[in-house]
Amino acid sequence: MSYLDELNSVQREAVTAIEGPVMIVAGPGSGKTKVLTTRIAHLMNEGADSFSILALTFTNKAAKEMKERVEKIVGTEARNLYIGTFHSVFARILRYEATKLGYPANFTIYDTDDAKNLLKSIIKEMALNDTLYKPNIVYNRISSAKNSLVGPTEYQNDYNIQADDAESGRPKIGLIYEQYAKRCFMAGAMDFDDLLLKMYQLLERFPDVLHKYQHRFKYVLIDEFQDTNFAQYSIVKKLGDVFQNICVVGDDAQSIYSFRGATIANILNFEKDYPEVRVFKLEQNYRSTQHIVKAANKVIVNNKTQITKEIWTENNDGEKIKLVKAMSDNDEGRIVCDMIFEEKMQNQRSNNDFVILYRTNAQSRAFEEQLRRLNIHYVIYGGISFYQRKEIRDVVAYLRLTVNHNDEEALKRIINFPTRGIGQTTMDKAAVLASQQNVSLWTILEHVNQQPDLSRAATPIYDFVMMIKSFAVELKKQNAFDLSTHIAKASGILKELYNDKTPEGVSRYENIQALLNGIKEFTESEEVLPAIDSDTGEVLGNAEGDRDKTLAAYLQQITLLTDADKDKNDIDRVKLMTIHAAKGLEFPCVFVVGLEENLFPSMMALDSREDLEEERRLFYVAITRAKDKLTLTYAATRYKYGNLNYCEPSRFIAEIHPSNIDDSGVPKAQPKQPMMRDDYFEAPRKTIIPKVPKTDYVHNPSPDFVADDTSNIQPGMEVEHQRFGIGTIDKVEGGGYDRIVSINFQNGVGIKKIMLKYAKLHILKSISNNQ
DNA sequence: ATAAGTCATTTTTTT
DNA sequence: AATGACTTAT
Repeated sequence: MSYLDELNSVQREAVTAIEGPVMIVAGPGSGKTKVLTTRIAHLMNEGADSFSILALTFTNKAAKEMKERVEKIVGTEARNLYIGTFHSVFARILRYEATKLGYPANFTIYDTDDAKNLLKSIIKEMALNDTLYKPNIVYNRISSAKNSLVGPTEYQNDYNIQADDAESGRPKIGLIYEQYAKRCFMAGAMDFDDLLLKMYQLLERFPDVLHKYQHRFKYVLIDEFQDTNFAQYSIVKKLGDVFQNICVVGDDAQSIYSFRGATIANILNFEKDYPEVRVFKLEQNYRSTQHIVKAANKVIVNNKTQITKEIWTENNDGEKIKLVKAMSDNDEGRIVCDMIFEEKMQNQRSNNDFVILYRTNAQSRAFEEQLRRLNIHYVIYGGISFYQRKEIRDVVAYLRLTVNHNDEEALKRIINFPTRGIGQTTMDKAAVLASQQNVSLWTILEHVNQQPDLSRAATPIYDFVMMIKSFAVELKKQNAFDLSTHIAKASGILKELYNDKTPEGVSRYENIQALLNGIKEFTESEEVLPAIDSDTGEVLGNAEGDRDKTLAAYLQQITLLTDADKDKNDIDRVKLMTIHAAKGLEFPCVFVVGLEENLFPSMMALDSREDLEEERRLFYVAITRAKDKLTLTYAATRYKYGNLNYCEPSRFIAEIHPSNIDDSGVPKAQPKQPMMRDDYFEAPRKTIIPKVPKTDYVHNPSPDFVADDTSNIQPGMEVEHQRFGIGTIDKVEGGGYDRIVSINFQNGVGIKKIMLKYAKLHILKSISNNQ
């Protein structure tokens, strides 16, 4: 068995111990994924049926990678493995079993935005103080309750929880939770946490269902076990109860999701729950240089809560860790991107070798600007995902409502988009009626003729209902792609956007085309998890059509996708992402930026030792991503909400032993003094007009803003623009108010496209232009 | 009912 | 600095 030859002795033991509970504690860079994938391959080689293996991960990306690597060893048989995220696998199972819990099979999955919107409505309807009951806070309370398997009733009966809520001045959260659960149920919707909670309830209340899946999945593997919460662990424990072939892989030192309910206790308890567990510790690091490995150990040792473990490596010393102090966030961006440029030149690196890691998504901007200046291609992971764009959400809402008429959030989103004369007043009335009669909003609209209160908007409502119903009829006749295309056209969305010739409008139109292409791909993909026979629990075979490619299945899947899941590795680009998103990845050159107190560690994490330790683990994860070149940067000043703040360097820097750090390249400390906002842009010489809307995203567009003289604007002219100072017009496209100018800004901002309709440019002079 | 204009809030990470 | 909620005018 050649695949075993590639492993060291501990790894091989961990792979071949296939019966009984196993815990693998795997330090960073210790070949964790290799062990997991080889283990799966080995299971199959030893005769395990591919349908009987369940592997759970946290991200779709990890699941995909695992599947691909197993496929490399065992071939296409790997496609029948149940490898997926907790959420997607449970969503899939619930799709077949939800009717037992009273949910439709086509249930909607509410994402965080949907959930918060619903909470907002509920808080408003209950006439609660909305400065106290913020959707965010309430959502987090409910979420952590669900992650601990606490339902609305238990929530209201739990002494400790009630005491906490009373103390924070929010005693009504229990009632909101109850109402929220009811509304979700009535809408046939589950939120992310429900996928876990309902899955658990399913296994608990229906012994036959439990029996079915317990015998179906003989081998259960959990990746990133340190990130499981109580609900996830409880489900896994139930599923694996018959065969006890549970293999968990994790590293307590890399637990960074406690805000989502993850608890290291699961790792610590595993040995208690399974006394006969075999534990393997993978401590040899194959990824990083000595300096990096030693620094990582030095940092993590400051945590009290941990399984003692020290990673070591046989690799070379390598370069020391570079520490850089910048004057401001913009300066930091410039220094980092210059270093990338230099490194590329000197050592023939490709863009793919670099990653810039930060604590919060908002930090990416300075780096983007500078990378653009140097013409280095880059890609940002995370942030606003494709599926969160307005136009995509609009189309998806139509699809969701077609599949599940009771989906309240989808309904509210599109009932008047494109505008059809059904305004807020009408919808408020309908909401009151729905709650009075204890039915869904859709039911009210469906019987609009029996509702005298809604008579004014009765006709448009009737038309809308008929349209959605006509879509639903097509569900059985057309495939997901054809139907979606039909809906996008018939709903009027495509038309609305097609008429919008602004650059934004064009890109929205293209996004919708991309969404439709995605649906087409889905209907042709082999990646979809195999279907399960809901009677027997048998996984259906390979035959075409056995994979669930209905529109409903697609919708349930995309809600669980994030931007990070898209494969962006094909193009040679520098990557920018949060540290959370970087878990499991490795790069030759890593920049960890924004190392300032209150930013990293976050000021939110300075209240308790536990929180601070989690930030430290986050730092540990960040530095152990690096193979051979690691750079840490921090800024002396940073802008927030437009205000300049002074910063202290992060305590984590001080925790690294000086022998691992090279701070020779640090610019000399400057006296603290405020800097100009636009360090690299010439300040405007005079104010032109008081307000200029942002140019690449129109907040409140006003046709009143026009250029001094649009007809005169032509290439070669120098103009002044409020925020970016001075630049020359490079290109002019289109005619009339819809003309777009490309402006080459000096001092390194690069090219910016501005639509004349929305921007006012002041012409300074015309540089000689012979054309 | 809609569009434009004014005001107030913003404090992390993600399935 | 940027965005969503609220107000006013049509």
